[in-house]
Amino acid sequence: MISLIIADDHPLFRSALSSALRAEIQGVEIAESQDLDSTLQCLEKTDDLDLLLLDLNMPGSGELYGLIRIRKDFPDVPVAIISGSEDSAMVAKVIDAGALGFIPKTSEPVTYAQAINAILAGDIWLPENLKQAVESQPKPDLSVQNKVAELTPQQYKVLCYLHEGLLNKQIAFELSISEATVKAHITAIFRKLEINNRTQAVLIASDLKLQIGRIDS
Amino acid sequence: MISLIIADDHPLFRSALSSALRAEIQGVEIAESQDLDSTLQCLEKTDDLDLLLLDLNMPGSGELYGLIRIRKDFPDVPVAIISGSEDSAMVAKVIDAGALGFIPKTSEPVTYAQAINAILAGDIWLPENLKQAVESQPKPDLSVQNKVAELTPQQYKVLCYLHEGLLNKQIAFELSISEATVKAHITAIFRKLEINNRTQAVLIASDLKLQIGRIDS
DNA sequence: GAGCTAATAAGACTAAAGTGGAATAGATTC
DNA sequence: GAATCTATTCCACTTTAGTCTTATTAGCTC
Repeated sequence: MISLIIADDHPLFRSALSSALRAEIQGVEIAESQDLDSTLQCLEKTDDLDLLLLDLNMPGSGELYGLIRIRKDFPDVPVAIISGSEDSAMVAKVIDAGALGFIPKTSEPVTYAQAINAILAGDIWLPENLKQAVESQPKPDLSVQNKVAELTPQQYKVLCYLHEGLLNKQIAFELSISEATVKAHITAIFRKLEINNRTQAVLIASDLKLQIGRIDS
Repeated sequence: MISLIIADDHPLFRSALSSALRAEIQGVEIAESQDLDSTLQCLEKTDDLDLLLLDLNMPGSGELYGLIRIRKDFPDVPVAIISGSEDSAMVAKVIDAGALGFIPKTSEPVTYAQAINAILAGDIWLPENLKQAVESQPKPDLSVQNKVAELTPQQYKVLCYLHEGLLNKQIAFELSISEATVKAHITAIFRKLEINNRTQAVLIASDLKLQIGRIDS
């Protein structure tokens, strides 16, 4: 019996992938989640999970943040990324963040099955056309990811708005809190990321492509 | 008679490419330059240039800035990029900035000649393995590049230091000018880029990968 | 020489950013 | 139930950022 979770915010894609995998892989059991919170809940109540198939663009996820959080809270859970884009820099980052594979959403069902089997067998799976490109990417700084993982949800949101170029006053409006609170969060963010001004925070967020989960893709 | 300029800060590479091209292409005339300033000077005194082969990582160049400046001051000069990296996002940006080709430095001499001939014939030349990746890149905002091209050299340096996360005081120290002058430059930068705070400036610089020319590659 | 722009810089001012406590509420621990 | 911890909230205060004005110097154009 193989146990999977499909984490993706698109219901149609979830069910399509789910039934495709049931046809391709015998004796598979599939749970589904649609955002970062529900994925974390799902992970808590699931024992003996064999693989989490994680979309990068989920609400609350913000590209790498979702993976970083999951890797921090459930370091023993195997994770494979399913993604609509094929940015080689991002592929390199998710692999270094601990993902065991990167499967483009446009792949054929057979390819999904091959990738999943390879990962269950202990391999790291990448699409052929990206293997070379990923090798040539510079190694991301893992310590930065660990620091970002320490941020609280509210601090993460503030960091994302920083990344949008908003003023403290505007961030306060977006989150319906006072400007003083935004400042307090920002000071806390600086401490955790070991930096001392917002520009450096923006650069880190930019490098990790952090963003507040939207409803796209 | 075909007239070329090779702009690269690495003397060994220049001479190697120069002699390789002389062997591959008949009746070719090659000039050389080693940084952005000498390239601009070279362009001024050269008439009827057929192609400029431009390295992105030259002193004073800062990835895209060199190309942007050249496209602004010499819009009629055909430019092909030669680069050590093969970042598909950057390839898309240089093409949209008006480059007519992107030749990886690791290419064979025959490939260089093919690329140059294709460009001289009016084509846009890209390496086979990048064509598909470039297509899928989002279109960069051309207007931003035009705005950055309006910056003076000193303003450009200030923008680069902003991008490093430095305070005005620190930038003043680095450039040996007063903090008041730094502020004046920053205000001018905001006007030209049509933004209103330093975070947005950093994001633009980050997107264009602006940087003060180093002696690497 | 008149007019233009880039670069420099000072003073004075407004707005924004950032730091140090400190209070509250919820969860956990003992 | 008391103690502890953390996330969140906020005020008071200092520092930094950014604008406006004015002014000097140098180079370039016509």
